[in-house]
Amino acid sequence: MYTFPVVLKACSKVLKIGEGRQFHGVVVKVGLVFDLYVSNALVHFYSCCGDCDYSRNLFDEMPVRDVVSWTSLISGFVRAGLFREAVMVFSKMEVEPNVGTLVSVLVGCGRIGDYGLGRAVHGLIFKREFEVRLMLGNALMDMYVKCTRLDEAKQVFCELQERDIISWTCIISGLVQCKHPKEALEFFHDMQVSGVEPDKVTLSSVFSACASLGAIDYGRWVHEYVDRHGIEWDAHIGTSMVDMYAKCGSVEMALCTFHRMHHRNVFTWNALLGGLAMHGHGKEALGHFKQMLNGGVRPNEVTFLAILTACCHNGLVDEGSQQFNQMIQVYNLIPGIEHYGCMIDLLCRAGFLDEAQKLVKFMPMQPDVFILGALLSACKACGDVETSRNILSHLLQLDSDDSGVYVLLSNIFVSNNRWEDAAMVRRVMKAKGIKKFPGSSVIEIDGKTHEFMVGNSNNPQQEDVHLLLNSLAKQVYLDGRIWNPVTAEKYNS
DNA sequence: GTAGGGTTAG
Repeated sequence: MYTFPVVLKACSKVLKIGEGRQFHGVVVKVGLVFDLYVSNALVHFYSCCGDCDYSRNLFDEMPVRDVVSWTSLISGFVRAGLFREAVMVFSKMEVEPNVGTLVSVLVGCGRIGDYGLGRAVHGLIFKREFEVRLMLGNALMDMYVKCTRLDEAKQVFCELQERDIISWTCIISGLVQCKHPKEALEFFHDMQVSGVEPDKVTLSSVFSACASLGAIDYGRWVHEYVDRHGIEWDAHIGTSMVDMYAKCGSVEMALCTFHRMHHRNVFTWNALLGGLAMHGHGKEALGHFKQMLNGGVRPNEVTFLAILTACCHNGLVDEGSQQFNQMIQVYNLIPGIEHYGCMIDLLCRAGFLDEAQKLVKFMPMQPDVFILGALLSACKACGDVETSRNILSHLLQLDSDDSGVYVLLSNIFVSNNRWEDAAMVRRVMKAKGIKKFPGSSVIEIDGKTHEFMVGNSNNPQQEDVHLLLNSLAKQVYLDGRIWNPVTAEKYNS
């Protein structure tokens, strides 16, 4: 008699919707008594399937409901990605929650970024004197991470009596997600010292940290670690590895890793296409995109962002426009501001300032700093002071504190002898408290990071660096003259 | 019934 809930549980776990339903039908036919145990399993199964109404009806019709019934519904909704529904059920709960309930609702809070409710749950844990052991502590930490409250996540981590691989992974991935990759690697080091061995989940976050830092030597070491310890490659770890090599500038290794993978999905393709696009391999990106489509992988918004970037970096105006249309008409994807930004940047770089401005007027949202910056760069290239002044008014409406666009604007006015306009821009910057932070870049050689700041002359090879830089600039200028579709005609004929 | 990971314009 109790085989039914056990089988249903198995169906819920691997989400065998058809089989679960069929099984349910058989049991109704046989006339099995729907006691609490059976009903709870059914509620959980249908909520896991995302069948909101049906699972709720079953739940409402139950003559008696215990804490497991409530938790079944909440955790099922969480599994189905119905986080708001899960949180709503929790707020209407009529019995005392237990650890299982709290863990589930914390996941829900994290996924919808409901920091208020997450904190309230933490308060409840404190008030009811629940012991914050591994599972609850890890769930709390992850909730704070997902709500980007790193300090609170770290505090929970510090207060944990014991830490397992999930505790460490939570804090490491949290730091990576919140753009603190250096600190993430420090925690990764502490984790190894503490004797907890990382697994593929931990290591995919570590690859992401390396990608943000451009730490290719560290990334290579992690790659070796994966191979040495026989850690299984899945789509997640493979994708972060491809992304790491791409962001660290090794397109070759990114491609090599990509081809070694057995399980690829749209994320993997996006990492590769983005890497190729970033490094100016536009044709290769388009070629791989074709392969992706032929393989039956459906592109998403991120894919098209990579493709449009590829077109932008290679001056492929027609191709970019076609892909932009295809995105909307063939794949029913709605372009975001970043897609419009890419198209506008593409048009600007190719010298089509008018078309770019038309697109700005056409798009359904206000231009952001990125777009205004692209337009300004185009204005600078063709010395269009009037359009620049126009853009200034947009910029003031945005209330942005990005110094780059203001400096660019000021430079345009200066190079066109519009001293009063330039002074006005500087006054606006001063009034808004916008400061220009010195630029810096970081590279890693033999595992050691070197930072270069603007105006810093501490480097012993300063002169050699400048000599090489000058010759590179010359080369770029010459190549640019041949490449640029607008000027190319002039120089080729 | 209960915790962790990957891709996003410059």
